[in-house]
Parts: sequence; C-alpha cells; structure tokens
Amino acid sequence: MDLISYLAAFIMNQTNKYFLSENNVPFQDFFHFGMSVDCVVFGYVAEEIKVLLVQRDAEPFIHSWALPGDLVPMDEDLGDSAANVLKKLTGLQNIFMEQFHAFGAVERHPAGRVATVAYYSLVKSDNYHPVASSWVKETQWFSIKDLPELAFDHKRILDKAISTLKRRVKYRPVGFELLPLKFTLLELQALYEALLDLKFDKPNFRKKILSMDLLLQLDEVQENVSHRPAKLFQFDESRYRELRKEGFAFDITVKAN
Amino acid sequence: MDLISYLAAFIMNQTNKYFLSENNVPFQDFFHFGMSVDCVVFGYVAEEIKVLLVQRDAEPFIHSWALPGDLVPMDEDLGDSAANVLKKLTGLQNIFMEQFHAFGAVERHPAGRVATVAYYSLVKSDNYHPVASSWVKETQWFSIKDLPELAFDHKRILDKAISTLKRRVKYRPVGFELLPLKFTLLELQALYEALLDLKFDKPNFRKKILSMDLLLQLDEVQENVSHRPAKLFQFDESRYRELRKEGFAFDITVKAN
DNA sequence: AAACTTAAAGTAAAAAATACTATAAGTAAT
DNA sequence: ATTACTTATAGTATTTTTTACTTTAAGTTT
Repeated sequence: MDLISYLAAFIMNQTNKYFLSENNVPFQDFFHFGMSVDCVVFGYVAEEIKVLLVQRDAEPFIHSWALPGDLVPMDEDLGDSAANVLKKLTGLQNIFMEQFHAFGAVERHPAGRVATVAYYSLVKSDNYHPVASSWVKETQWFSIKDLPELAFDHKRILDKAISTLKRRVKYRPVGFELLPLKFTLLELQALYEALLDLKFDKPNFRKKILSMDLLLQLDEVQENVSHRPAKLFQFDESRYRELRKEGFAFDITVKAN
Repeated sequence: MDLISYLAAFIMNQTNKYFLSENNVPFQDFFHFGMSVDCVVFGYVAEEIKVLLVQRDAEPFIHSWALPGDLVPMDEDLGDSAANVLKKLTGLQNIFMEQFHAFGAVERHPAGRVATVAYYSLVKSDNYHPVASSWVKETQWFSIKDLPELAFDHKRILDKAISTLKRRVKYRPVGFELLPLKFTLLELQALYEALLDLKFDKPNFRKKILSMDLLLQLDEVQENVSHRPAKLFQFDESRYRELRKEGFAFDITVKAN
C-alpha cells in the first residue's frame, strides 16, 4: 500500500461517524456517488411533439446532443436542482417539472458512479425561447420521431419519458399544457392525435370533450383563416380541481377512426 | 489549512479526471452522495392492505420502525440493490419491484447526503414469510390504516407509495398480485373495495370483471365454508398480454354503492 | 353568385352501465 | 327430513353513454 492510499484511507476513517456495514466496509465508502438531474422538456410545434435537446460543449460526449442535465451540488435539493440546471443551460424558468424515473446502472457515466433522476415537463413552446449557456453550445427542438444520437444513456431516459407521457396523457388533462392558452377544438384534437398516434371522429371527440365541462368558451374566434373561423376555448384549471374533488376522472379515450 | 485537510484536497485532485465545474468547484466535490434504496412491500391480509416494516437495531433511529432499505454499494445497479437489500433484511426474494419515486432533500438523512430511490411491490402474503436479519430486529405487517412512527422521511415515502398504488390500481390489473393464485369473485371485490375505499354492487362488479375475459374459471369451488361455495378463478396473465396488444385498457371502475 | 372549406349541431342505432329481482346451491338448526 | 338461512349466480328492464353518421351553418375564394 503506497503512502497516498494509506493517507486516503486514514482520512476516510476519520469521518466514519456512525457504523460499519455488514462486511466491515467503512461507512464513508458508500459516499462516492455523484447525483445528476436530467430534464425532458416536451413542446408541440407544427402538429408534432418535440423535445428540447442541448448540444454539449464539454467532455465527455463533447458535441453530442443530450438532455439538459448536470451534477447536483451537495447542498441542493433534487427538485430544486432540476429547475436550476434547466435555467442554467437553457434559460428556461418557471416550468412545472415532474419526476418520472431514476437511472442508476453502474456504468452509465464514464466519469464515475453517477445516478440520475429524470424529470419531464410540458410547455407551450411559443412562450419559451431557450438560449444556450454554460457548457451548452446550442439548443434545439427535435421531433420525437426524428431524434439524433444522444450522449450517455439519454436515449433510454427519453424513451421512458415518452412512454410515461403517452400513458399519462390518457388519464390526466396534461395535453392542455402543450397548447397555447386559447385553442380551437380541432387543434386540441390534432394534439391528442399526435400524442396517441390515433385518429378520432371529429363530432364525437368534440362532444366528449365538451361534455366534461372543462373548457371555457371564449367570445373569440380564429382569425386569418380562409374558411369559417372556429371558436376559441381555454382550459378551466379551477373547474378541473373542483371536479377532481368530486371524484371526476379525466379520460380522453374516444374510439379511433 | 492543517495537514490532513491539505492531503485530503491533494488526493481528491488526483482523481479529478475530467473537468472543473462552472464556479471552479473541483469535479470530485460532487461525488459525496450516498445512495439508498427503500422497499414498500404491500400485502393483503384479513381484508386489509398491509405494508411490511422492519424494526431497526442500529443507529440512527435505533428501535424505530422503517421501510426495509439500505445504502447502495458503489458497484451495484440500483434495481439489483433493491432486490438484494430486501433479501438481506427480510429474506424475501423473487419479488417483482417497481420504482416509483426518488427522494433527495438535503437534510433527509442525519449521517450525510443520501438520496434514496423507492420501490414498491405487491405480494401474495401467504406465499412469503419475512424473517429479520442483518441490522433488523423484527419484521411485521402493518395495516396502512394504523401505522407506527417511522424513521427518516419514511412516512413521506410510504404516503407516496400508497397514493401511487391507489392511482395505478384503477388502470392496471395489479390487484391480482395481492390475492392468492385462486380466488373467488367476492374476494376480488373485497380487495378492490379495500384498495379504493369504496363499495360496489355485487352483480355488476361481477359482470364487469367477467366481461373483460381476463379470468380463468377453474373446476374448483371454495371449501369449508358454511354456505354455498363460490367458484374459484385465476388471473389469465397471457390473455392479458394478448388483449393489451390489441389496445385493451383495463379499467375496474364501477359506480360505487 | 356559385363553389368550396371547415365548424358545429343533430340524430338514430348500438352498446354499456345501472339498479334491481329472481333463482340456485350449499350449510345449519329444528 | 324439513325449514330457515346464507351466499352465489343468473337475469332483466331502464337509463346512460358511445358510435356512426347526416345535416346545417358560416365563413372565404373564384
């Protein structure tokens, strides 16, 4: 055993406050994980579901596309860290993020043992304009049907995010978060068709969604369209919260065409 | 700066392979997390939903009840670790576990920065008989309606597990994993009533579940009951997989009584 | 003014869910 | 053995919801 290893072991043992584990591994030997957070930000542009990716300008995987994410500082809560990282790398803030899975394979990060916790969020993409900063060279929205190679195990993370989204979208009114504040019923239908990869009957979709009593009909109509303009609607968040208390379960399922 | 601190810093820097972060924090300074896994094992005994807890026989929180869980060794995958920990502490093995949430508040563990990934599973409790070992003094099934004080933030973790279970049970046929292999329709109904805190109409529940074509009727009936014995059924796993491919969505919702 | 496009309302038929009632098949008590 | 009792299981009429369409409305473009 060389001097440096010896000293390292000595120092570790000084901080070994509580107990030794089963096989006499010093307690501190469990404390060499890095933690990271990765953010899957979904948007909806031109009738397609998009995801926000960043191009790395640092090793490892320099120049590769990746999910916005980074190591978590030792003094930061996990959820806070997700918001901070997204802001640092892309400038986006005030975005509601929901955790969906942790990934912790031993070899998933080349620089050491890093477990990552992944978050997803849905944004109205015309309200948010990402700008690359920190170690990010560029940001870009990619269609989830046409993705580049991704760094680390980010392909797996993104796949899990997509399947989670597709499952949840059926039973929670999350779709509205992707649309602009004011939308037509046909836009809503097109979004759900893109999300679920299905086609619905127009009159029936319309009837179903209106019967839920979740939409506020505005005194406005579409403009600059070359046909009869459609009425504009808005999602009624407070009404939804009320209905939920009464046991209402959102369900968008209509038989596909 | 004393000698030990100096040497510690020197050693850390030797392992600083890749880069320095934004604010010149050495890379290795991000690598002092501990990771743990915690298991929420649900069972169903005497018409009640139960959870398996262990009594700690080690600091911190010695003598407290807790979820079975422990620190993850540096060379073990997260999912493997959950299975190994459960086996080490309670002897239970070959249990399907599903991750549901990671918890990473800065102060959640008194011995250092520990993020935990929580898993839940549903077991046929008469097939599994937990036995305390390692630092566990005792194991016990507790009704989720009558829980003791729990160590760490395990109350929060368990609450999250319960709400996740109650949500999922409506749309996935997970309930069957709690029942014995062979069960009557009334037992199934009682289970769902316990899970969802509702009462269903017997003939209608029966009709609904049978119309799904997910149950295999056996050539057996109940024994040792002092009334007309009910037929026994079995969940048809392979049939469920087939139906899912065709887009079938399990939904147990029947109007409550 | 006619042709065209999409919006939106309506409607008949089918299917599913609900609220019951009736009957069957066993055990236990008389 | 008969009767009472318990739970299982089948059945059914009514209501509600979903589906597959058709019709009408309201605008734009030629």
